[in-house]
Amino acid sequence: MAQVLVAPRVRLNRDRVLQAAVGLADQVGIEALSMRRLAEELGVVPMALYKHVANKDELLDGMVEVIVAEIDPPARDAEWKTAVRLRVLSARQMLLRHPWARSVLESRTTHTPAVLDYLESTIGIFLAGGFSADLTHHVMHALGSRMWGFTQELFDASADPARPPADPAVQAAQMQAMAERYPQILQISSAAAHDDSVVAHGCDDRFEFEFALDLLLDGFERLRAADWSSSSATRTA
Amino acid sequence: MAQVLVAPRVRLNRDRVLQAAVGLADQVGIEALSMRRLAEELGVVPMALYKHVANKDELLDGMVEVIVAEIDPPARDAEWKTAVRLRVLSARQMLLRHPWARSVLESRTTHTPAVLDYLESTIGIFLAGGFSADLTHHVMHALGSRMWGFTQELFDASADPARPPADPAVQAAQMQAMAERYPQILQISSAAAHDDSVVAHGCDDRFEFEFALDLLLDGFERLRAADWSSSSATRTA
DNA sequence: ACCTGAACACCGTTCAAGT
DNA sequence: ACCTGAACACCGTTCAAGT
Repeated sequence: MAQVLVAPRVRLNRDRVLQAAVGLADQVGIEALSMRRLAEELGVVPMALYKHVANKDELLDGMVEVIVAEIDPPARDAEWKTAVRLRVLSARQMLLRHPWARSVLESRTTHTPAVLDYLESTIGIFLAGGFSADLTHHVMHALGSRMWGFTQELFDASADPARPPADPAVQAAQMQAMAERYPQILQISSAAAHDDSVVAHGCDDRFEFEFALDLLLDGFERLRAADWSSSSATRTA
Repeated sequence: MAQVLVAPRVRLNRDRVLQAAVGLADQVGIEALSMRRLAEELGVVPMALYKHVANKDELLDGMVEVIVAEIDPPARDAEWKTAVRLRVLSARQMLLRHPWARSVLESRTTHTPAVLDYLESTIGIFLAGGFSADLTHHVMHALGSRMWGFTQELFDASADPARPPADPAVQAAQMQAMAERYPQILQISSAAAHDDSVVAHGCDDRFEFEFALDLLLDGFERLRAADWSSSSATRTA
């Protein structure tokens, strides 16, 4: 009689909170992830969360920790270029699993341990590959967000779902208006349809991503071969 | 007696709302920009704004319109490379005037006319410079957010103000801990101090930005010279 | 045509209290 | 040590009403 129908509620802890937050963001999107909703998901009152994360900002930092730890460690016994490439593409896989990760990574300014670990080991690939500390510094900057497997895309099909209006007549009229006002945009968007099906646009994205990544990696290689250094670089305005 | 002390309130219109929103965001930051606060700034009740913008999303789109229009038009009679470079650096100046612009540009998915105009004229530079539509497509993707004058930076000093703690002893201990846990991060961050003063770190940012930009532009030039096309490109996994 | 007032359904977070 | 309840100061936005 004393033990009623109340479930033997699993004790809350930081990890359970973070895992639940990641899962909830995966399901409902980052804008719908609120402290109140997360608490509800955990069958707990909102204030209970504050014993495990100081505030919402720390929750987001914790979520970043969780997902950054999902990125593969650097490949051992691989050439620097392959190693960086694999790493970045692994980060990209993680990002595809957590669509909200991009905006959260962009917004975070504090460097949590998992983030620092990721940077440290990526830097290690370059240094081990014969890059000077100087060049490695700039090369890391040049990679920028691409290191996390994303870049701000201008024609982001995936971010703009259900674009075409149902009515084909409206669609044709819209196309016509575009062709008149923005002929060059139309020209280049139709030019590179390396994938005919609308369905598999993920492949398209990947092609663009790797195009830019390889362009940068080739550039890095060239600078390294030329013993580039920032002091020898002439800054042309 | 009928005309009381009420100021002859200037009639609200869309442009006045957008200009005020941009100004307010410049002053107080984007996270403090709310419909309610903006209304207060304009001496009006919150609901009055909704006659001129449908909702907050449209307000943000409108703000993007305002600032994108501030970017210089393409330089006439300039080589493609110089023209792109100038354009991107002009976008960067705009971004420095409106620190909130970066996150808002990142979050927008709808393409408003001013944004399309910007894309159209930038594409025009490449096409006029002898780039194929195909290559222009990929090159625009590779530029990505750099086209707006920014990239996600990993060591973003400006986003992380007042980092060093006041106590020099604490600072030294922190440095020591970093050196042990993240030796390579420390190595590369000290390696490329091309500007000795802490004050002018804006120059540092500019150096990194131009380093990556020029690396890309040089890569574009090489592909163009080699008559690169997406169909001839072998996709190595 | 434009602005207002009151209300609704949300937020993150503090504080004092419960077990 | 951990969770709760009530409250505070905010949000964006709808709806019916005013001029």
